[in-house]
Amino acid sequence: MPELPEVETIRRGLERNLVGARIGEVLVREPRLRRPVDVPALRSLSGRTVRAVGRRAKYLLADVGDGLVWLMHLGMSGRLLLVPPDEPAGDHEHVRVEFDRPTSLRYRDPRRFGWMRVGRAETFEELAGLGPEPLGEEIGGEALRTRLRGTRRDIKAALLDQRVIAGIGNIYVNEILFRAGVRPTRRTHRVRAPELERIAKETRTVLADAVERRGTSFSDYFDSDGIPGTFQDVLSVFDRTGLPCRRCGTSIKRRPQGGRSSFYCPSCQL
DNA sequence: ATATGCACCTGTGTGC
DNA sequence: TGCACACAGGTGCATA
Repeated sequence: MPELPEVETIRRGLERNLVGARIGEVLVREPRLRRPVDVPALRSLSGRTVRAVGRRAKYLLADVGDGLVWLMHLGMSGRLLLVPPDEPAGDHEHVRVEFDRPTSLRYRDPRRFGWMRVGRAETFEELAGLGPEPLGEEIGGEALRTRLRGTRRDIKAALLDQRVIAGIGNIYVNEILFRAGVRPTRRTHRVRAPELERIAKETRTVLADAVERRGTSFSDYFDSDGIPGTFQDVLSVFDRTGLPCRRCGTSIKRRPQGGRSSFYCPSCQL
């Protein structure tokens, strides 16, 4: 489900509500996530204090002191919700964490593609190969060109590759390529310098706009307060098959690409 | 190197 | 109403 803007929105909610909170009871109701939960390790969070809540790409990192970090990935359908402690457990609520304040963190994930673990940040090999943060160090067309040198695959596949640039998923890659005027199926080595420059620029603006709108809720994404985002209101192509392009009126097309759906405007994107 | 297919899961929407 | 099937904000692996 969540791409960078949704994860960032959740991060802000957790930061606002949990920094300084001491962790109480940790209850693992269903350890069989994509990667099985190490229950004793997770329970060892109890008694620690949340110092900070960070994000790297689509990963959340809660600093719990002494170099220990609670690392989470939400997969496709993972949700982190802050609710009153007496709130009954909902469907697919796999983990519950209490605090020394009247809020309770619930991890819900129907598909169980998400996972979480506790460890030292420098040992997280999941993070080792990640590309640059799109909203961090300025990624210009030149930087992007360097990172894409030598590859001949579709530009869409390249942008979804978290080693090239980290945090983009299927919604935003489609939106970025629409705004840049490049079809998802264009081979990377055929993307011209000015187009690459536009892709770099639109990557920043699309993701920044989406963070400002607190993510995209087209079916079941909500932030940690249970509030939907609003980026779905301004989507140009994603999930708009057959609808008129907002720029030129041409019918938006959908086609499978690499096992996932690509959406594009046949007139605006070359 | 890269493309494809599949696997991990459950829910939802569609068409018959 | 039931049923079959396609598809869903993500990885990761095995195979060609």
